Order: sequence, then structure tokens, then C-alpha cells
Amino acid sequence: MPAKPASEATPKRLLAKQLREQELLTLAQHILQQDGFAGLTMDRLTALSSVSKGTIYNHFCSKEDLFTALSVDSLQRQLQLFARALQIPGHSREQVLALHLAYHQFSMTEPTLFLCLLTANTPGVIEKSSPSRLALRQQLEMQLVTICQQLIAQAIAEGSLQLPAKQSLDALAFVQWAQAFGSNALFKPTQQLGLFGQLEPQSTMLLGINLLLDGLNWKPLSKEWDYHASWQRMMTALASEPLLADGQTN
Amino acid sequence: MPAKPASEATPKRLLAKQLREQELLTLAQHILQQDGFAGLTMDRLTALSSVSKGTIYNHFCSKEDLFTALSVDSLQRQLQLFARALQIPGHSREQVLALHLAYHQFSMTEPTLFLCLLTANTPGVIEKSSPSRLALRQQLEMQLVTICQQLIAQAIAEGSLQLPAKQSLDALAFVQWAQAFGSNALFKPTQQLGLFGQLEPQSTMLLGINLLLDGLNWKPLSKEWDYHASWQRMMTALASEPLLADGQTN
DNA sequence: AAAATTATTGACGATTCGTCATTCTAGAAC
DNA sequence: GTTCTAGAATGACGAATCGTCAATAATTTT
Repeated sequence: MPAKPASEATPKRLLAKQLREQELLTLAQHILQQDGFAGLTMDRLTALSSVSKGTIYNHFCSKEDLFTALSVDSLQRQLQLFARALQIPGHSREQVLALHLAYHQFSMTEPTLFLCLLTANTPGVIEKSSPSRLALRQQLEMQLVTICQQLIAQAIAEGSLQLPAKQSLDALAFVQWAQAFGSNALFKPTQQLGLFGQLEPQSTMLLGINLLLDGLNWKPLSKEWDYHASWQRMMTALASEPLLADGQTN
Repeated sequence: MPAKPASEATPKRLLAKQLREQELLTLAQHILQQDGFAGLTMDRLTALSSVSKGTIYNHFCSKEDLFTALSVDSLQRQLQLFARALQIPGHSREQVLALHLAYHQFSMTEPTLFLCLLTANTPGVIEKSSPSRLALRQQLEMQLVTICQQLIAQAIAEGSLQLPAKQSLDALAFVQWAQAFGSNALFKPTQQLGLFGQLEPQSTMLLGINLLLDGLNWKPLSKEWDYHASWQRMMTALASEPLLADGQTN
């Protein structure tokens, strides 16, 4: 047998495949926002796509795996938004605010993707997703958390924040994350929220963040600074800022 | 046509039906914790139960409706735990802590039920559940939130807490709820949590609560009181306390 | 006890998932 | 340019699951 170089990496095939995968994902999103989650069927996806069912199953090992893939997409979008949010000037506590805002904006402007994120966190979906894709998702989540940790570390370094006794950076990042996740999940798009229906998401969310950061004694405190103004300013900044294209060096 | 009394309310049939429904729900739980969410099938539930498929569909209009029913069960259990937690003596801030602890304990000791709660919050499930059961769930959630609100109102009345300017009771309850929900969801049973794997749930959760309540200036502050001790004390209290039976007047 | 109303059954149709033998394609070897 | 081959694509098919409904049984009413 001739020493075949194994051909391991398919040269340009890979690109086409990734491209098509993205195409399938956006198509799935369209179906979701048009017909709801009950309307997303593999057969339907097949019918509306340009490829056959077999090919689709060549991308996603199950319908649930498709959901996990959508959640990965979701996280990537979120990562982009985080990057943009961090470019808004402001002191460290304002930057935390910017991240929370970006998260919130994402959940509001991309309800479908956000709901995919929630769905993909469900045991029924996890059980039937491919391990590799689950790992990918976890890696992306880690990137997001790392951003938060860096922000906290930076605040400590510059002196606007002191690490509480016996606590880790991780713990602080977790608390922030939990707060943001919980708030956005409860304010979730669908369902007119009988529970907290009369609450205004924006200011309630800001309240939670302020309480948390005040509790941490993260300077300047909410009594020393108008974070409502900061929130407003950042909202317009995030909305208007020309999103820098993907692979752009600068 | 003879004036039929409509027979509206079936006298004792209802009891039997409710009893059987509970039986089906616990059976479904057993299947879930034994074979995972992928293993729960209507046919399988039928096979293991003493009734036929038709009868089961006479209780739950779809498989998703069954999940919503499980989440209702979950909330009822949680309500019980809240009641018990409130009986533990302590000042108002300790009582808030007790509620958080009860929530956390529930998510840890009844992982399956908690996961049902998460699953039932998913659009795919909501879309296919019966409106009446969704309403029931919402009502129970409302009860839980009301308990939180009362606690806050009481603290304000007795002077250990002041309502922040321009904020409502609802908003404060929401923030607490979001924090608790987020933390427990992220520390969810399944999946060894690569993100926050090395974190110790207990103390991290306590940290979050303390930050929030300190931010609210809810007395006594965490620097003036050993809430870690309170947490420990309540944990044993919750674990050991003889659970008062359901319909017991006292 | 007969009639009438309500509940139960489980076989069946319909839907959806996921597979696999076959067909096709793109590039390597000659 | 032709042949060869590894891998990709296809879509008909089998399997699994959902949910229904005509027939039957149980219970209440008269």
C-alpha cells in the first residue's frame, strides 16, 4: 500500500461544510420564529433547505444536537456583543454594567436565539447532543465567563474593588452570571409574565446589578454615580455603534 | 328536555382521579430518574402504570403537558419547603436566607423535579401544554413570590429594611427570585459544570445573597452577623424538622 | 333493572425521527 | 482525457412515538 498521507484534513471541503452548516442554522432560526418550536421538524428543515435529510444528519446527530448547535451560535453572537460592549468607554463598574446590558439586549433583540439557549440547557436536549458540540458550547461559555473575570481582576488591580475575604474571582463572576442569567430568563420574551408583568425590565435589571455591586462595595457606589444615565448612554452606544466585522484586525 | 342538574361536579370520582394523577406523576418521576429524560415515553408510562394510554391522555393533553404537570408538582413541593423554612426562628434577613436555603436544598435533593421545572419553562413545552395547567403553574409561582414579598414588607415594617427610592416591593422580590433561580439553574445537578466546577455551591450562594442584601442595606449587615452560622443552623433545622403533614390544621 | 351518562381501552393512523444501500462527485493517478 | 477511488449526498424505508376514537365497560340516574 502506498504511504497515503491519510488525507486527514479536507482542504476546501471544510469551508463549504461550515458555510452550509451556518445556512442550515439560520434556516432553522427562521422556522423557529415563524412557526414556533413545535414547528421545527427535521423533515421541514430538509424541505426548505437545499440538501437532503441524510446530509443534515451528517451535520447534526439528532434534532437535539441541532438545538445545541443553535445555542453555540447564540453564544458566539453574545461574545461579539460583549466585545463591543467593552469598547464603550467608562470606569470599571460601568463596564460591568455594559456587559449586563449587552446580555439583556441580546435576549431582547434575538428572542429566538435566547430561547434556544434555554432549551439547550435542558436535560432532554443535553442527553441527545453530540459530546463534541457540548464541549464546544462549554468552551464558549468559558470564554464569556473569562471576560467577566478579567473585568473583575482589573477592577481589583486599579483599586475600585476589593476581593471579599475568603472569596475567589470565580465566585464573584459566578454571582454576576447567575444574576444576569436569572433576570433574563425570568423576563424571557414569550409569555407575558403574569408574575412580574407590571415590572419594567430595564430599571429592575439595573436595580439588581446596583444592589450586587454596591454590596461588593465596588466604587463608585450607586449613590455616588448616576448609573441610570450610564445605562442610557450605553444603550444608544450599543445600538448605534457600527459592528466591527468578524475577522477584522482593526 | 328535562332540566338536568348538569351533574357538573362528579362527587367522589374527582378524588380518585386526582389520586391517580398523582400516582402517574410519581411514576413518571421514577422513570425520569431511572432512565433520564430521553427514557420517558408515553407508551412506557402506560406500560408501567395500571391504566391505558387513553386514560393517561385523559389526564394530560400531551407529553409536554405531563412535564408541566410535573413542574406544578415541583412548585407545590417547593411551597411546602418554604412554609417549613419560615417556621425557623430568626430575624427577617435570616428568614430570607431560609427561603434561599429551602430553594437550594430542593434543587439538590430533588434534582429530577427541579429539572422538570427548567424543562417546563421551555417554549417547546409551553406551546403544547394545556392553558389551564399553565395557569395553575403561574398561580403557584405567584404564591411563592407573594411569600417573598410579604417577608420584604414585614422587614420594612419592622425597620430592618428601607425601600429604595422609586422601587417597588415587586422589584425587590424579582431581584431575589432571579438571583436564586439563576444560581440554582447554573449549579444544576446534571453535568459536572466545567464552568464553575471548582466552586462550592453553598458558600457561593451565600455570597450572592449577602451581596444583594448588603446592597439593600438590610440589617444586620453581613459584617455585623455571622450568616454562615445561620446557614448551617438552618440547614440542620430544615433537614431534621418533622415535616408537618399536608392538610394538618396544627 | 333499564336507560343514560361517563370513563376506559387498546388497536390504529399519522407523524416524526434517524438509517443505509445506492448513487453521485470531485479530484488523484495515469 | 480517461479511469479510479474516497468520500459525500440522496431519499426511500423501518422504527419509534405520539395522539385518537369507535367500541366497550363501569357507574349513576330514573
